[in-house]
Amino acid sequence: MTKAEKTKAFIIEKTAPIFNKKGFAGTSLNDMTAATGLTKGSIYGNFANKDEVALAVFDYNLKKLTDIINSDLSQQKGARNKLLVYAEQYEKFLHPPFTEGGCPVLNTAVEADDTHAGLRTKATEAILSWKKTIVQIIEQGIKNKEFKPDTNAEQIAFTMIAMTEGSMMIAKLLDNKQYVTMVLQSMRKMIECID
Amino acid sequence: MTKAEKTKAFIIEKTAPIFNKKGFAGTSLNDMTAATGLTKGSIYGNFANKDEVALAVFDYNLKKLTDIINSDLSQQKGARNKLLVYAEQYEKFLHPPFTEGGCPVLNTAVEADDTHAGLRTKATEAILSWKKTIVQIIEQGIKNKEFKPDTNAEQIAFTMIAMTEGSMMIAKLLDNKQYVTMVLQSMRKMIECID
Amino acid sequence: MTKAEKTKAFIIEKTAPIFNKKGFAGTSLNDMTAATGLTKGSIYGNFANKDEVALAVFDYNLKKLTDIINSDLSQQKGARNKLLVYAEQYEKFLHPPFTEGGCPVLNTAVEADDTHAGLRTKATEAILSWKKTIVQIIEQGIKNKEFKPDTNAEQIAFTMIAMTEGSMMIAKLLDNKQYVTMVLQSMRKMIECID
Amino acid sequence: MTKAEKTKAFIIEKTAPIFNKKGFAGTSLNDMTAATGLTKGSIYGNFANKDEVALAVFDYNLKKLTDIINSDLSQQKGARNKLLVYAEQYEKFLHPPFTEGGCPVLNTAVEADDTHAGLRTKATEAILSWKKTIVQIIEQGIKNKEFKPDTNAEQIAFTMIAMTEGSMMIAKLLDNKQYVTMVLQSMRKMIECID
DNA sequence: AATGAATGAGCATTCATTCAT
DNA sequence: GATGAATGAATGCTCATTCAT
Repeated sequence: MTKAEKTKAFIIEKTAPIFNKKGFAGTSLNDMTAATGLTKGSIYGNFANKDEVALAVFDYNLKKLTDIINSDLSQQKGARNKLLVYAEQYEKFLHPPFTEGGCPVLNTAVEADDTHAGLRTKATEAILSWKKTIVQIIEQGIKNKEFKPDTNAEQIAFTMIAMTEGSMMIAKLLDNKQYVTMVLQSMRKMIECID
Repeated sequence: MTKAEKTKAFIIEKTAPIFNKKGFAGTSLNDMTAATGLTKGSIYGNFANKDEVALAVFDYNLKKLTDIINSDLSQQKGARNKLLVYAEQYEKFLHPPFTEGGCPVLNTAVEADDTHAGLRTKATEAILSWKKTIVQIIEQGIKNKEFKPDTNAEQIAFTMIAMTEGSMMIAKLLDNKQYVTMVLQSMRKMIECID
Repeated sequence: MTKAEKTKAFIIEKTAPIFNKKGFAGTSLNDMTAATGLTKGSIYGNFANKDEVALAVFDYNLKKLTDIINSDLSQQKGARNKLLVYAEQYEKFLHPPFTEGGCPVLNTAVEADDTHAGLRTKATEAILSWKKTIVQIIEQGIKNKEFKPDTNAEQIAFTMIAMTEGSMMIAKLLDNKQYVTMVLQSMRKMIECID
Repeated sequence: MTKAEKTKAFIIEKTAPIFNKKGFAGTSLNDMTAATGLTKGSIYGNFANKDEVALAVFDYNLKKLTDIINSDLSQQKGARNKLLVYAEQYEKFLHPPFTEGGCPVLNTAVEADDTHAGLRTKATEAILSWKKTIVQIIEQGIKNKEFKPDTNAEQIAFTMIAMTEGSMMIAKLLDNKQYVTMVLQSMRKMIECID
């Protein structure tokens, strides 16, 4: 890891919670120098502009989430159990170090959809990849006879994602993780009812 | 309605879609003068500052939603039918004039939770009121014997809200209202399964 | 004259010598606020950007030159005498208030030809208009039988302009107006030799 | 030629057209690294600062011109023929590789006269040396009885230089070398009329 | 009640330059 | 001798806000 790579990683790590809390438009270069202790020149020596930092931060935040999920998924056997990982998992993200600003996919999607094409694309890809993973689990479940062949995989996938993100918004807004727990309870019920 | 009241209403109406699309931080006074054709002085003559406009705009956007929902709710008999209004309703909000920026409650909640206390309070009240309405419908359903006494009203309410807002985010991001339809299908199923 | 028009005129007048001395790239917003005593905000309230000021300054500087020339031209009878005005005139432009940076057409042409399309266009138009005026005088002289019909008007015009601007450059560089005088002596001789 | 000398020469050669086109203020260190493929550190290892590069570039650009002129001068016999070299010569400078930004003496003189003492001195010396050469040719012509003893050598020299530089400015600005040709025609006529 | 004009702090970005490695 | 990485001042420009008229 070269010095430049270390500095880039350092900038990403230190500014990630700020972007996630204040959003892209709400995060200033001054916020970024304050968080890193670096000068503006140094940040621009390592990134072409604020956009590049924000895109790298999104990747970093997303990877943190997916690494944990993928690790947990790999420890489960069976499609239903794998789906249940999502219901178990998201509660974790409301504790430090994950509480800093809530779900980055949600935050980015909501801010960027009308204002920032690059971030919007990133958020879109994240959602579609997330959906794809769930759909593949369900299709595996169909092959395994865990689920009936006519199970609507996409509908379940988008419903799970909507429940997850919707409940994250509520919990963050009301500052009470119990609301996520409640909705995830419904998700578990839904998953268990797939036949 | 005095002249001042008319001008305030005019400012709110014209800037509402901008705030909803660009967010509070992303909307500038210049955007506001461009949208209204008024001068900055005129806007400051009618509102103390940008915050006051944004708060009024939130109320305006929210009222547009709730007026329609309440009207539809009043035309339904029975708790289950009333709950189904929410599943029918939200698809409408993806057509003009409601497409301009997606759900204001979601947008405001996500942007304001870490950055703007006033808007955060407004969004919180909107969510809690929404939840309260649903809970009351369910409690009425329990009284009416439509639903069992041990039905978890809050859980259902928050799940419906999460599904709604989560699917709005997805549909807006992917620019395809079909994704809302899919999730609302799940919501209908859930509502029909309450016993 | 509205307040805005006054302020615009004031900004133009105060920054004109700076643009003429330092050039477009060499003149900073700070130079402009220092020269006017106004804030950056005030300058941007009256002009869209630095380019707009520079373009207006060019027009202002050019008008100063052409007003005097046109006034002197109108007092002369005969084509030859009118042509001689150019030889008499340019010496004047080396005294205050005209010394501040030398000929704006020359300065702008040299800086802008590879770097600033807007200013380049202005300089081009100034040169072509200058040439056109001289050509028209010569054509009038041909009609009046002062000059022979086969006089090459364009060649004389461009030669006069080249002599003028070339000598301005030399005099400015060597800080000695005598060099303009010398070259204009040659110009007079050339004009007197037209038959 | 040491490695350091080679690198210096390389930097000069590659940045020369940029300085000539964009000027001193308009040329950035980034432009220079882009043109050379070297790092800023490398440029600063070979030159004390941007000024030193610009001064060396001026010498380089000037030498390119004078080498050709001197070579052509040495092939002519007689003062008049030598003077005519200047009228023949400058048309050449509008073709590649000389078109890149026009005459460096003119460009430098116009930019530097009010802003950069070092470059101004260089341009001054170039003009004075140019004039001196022409004056010497004319004085030789007087000795040779080609020209009358009272020929005003300095006036002719400055007129030739003014015509040359003025026409270069016009041709560059209007992007048409025909305008140089026209003015040089006048120069030839003037040279042929010296008696 | 509304406007035109101004303010000055703040914005993202680029500058020439330095220096440890 | 050259590089990679940093600096901090300066760049052009926009911000929300104020206030005399």
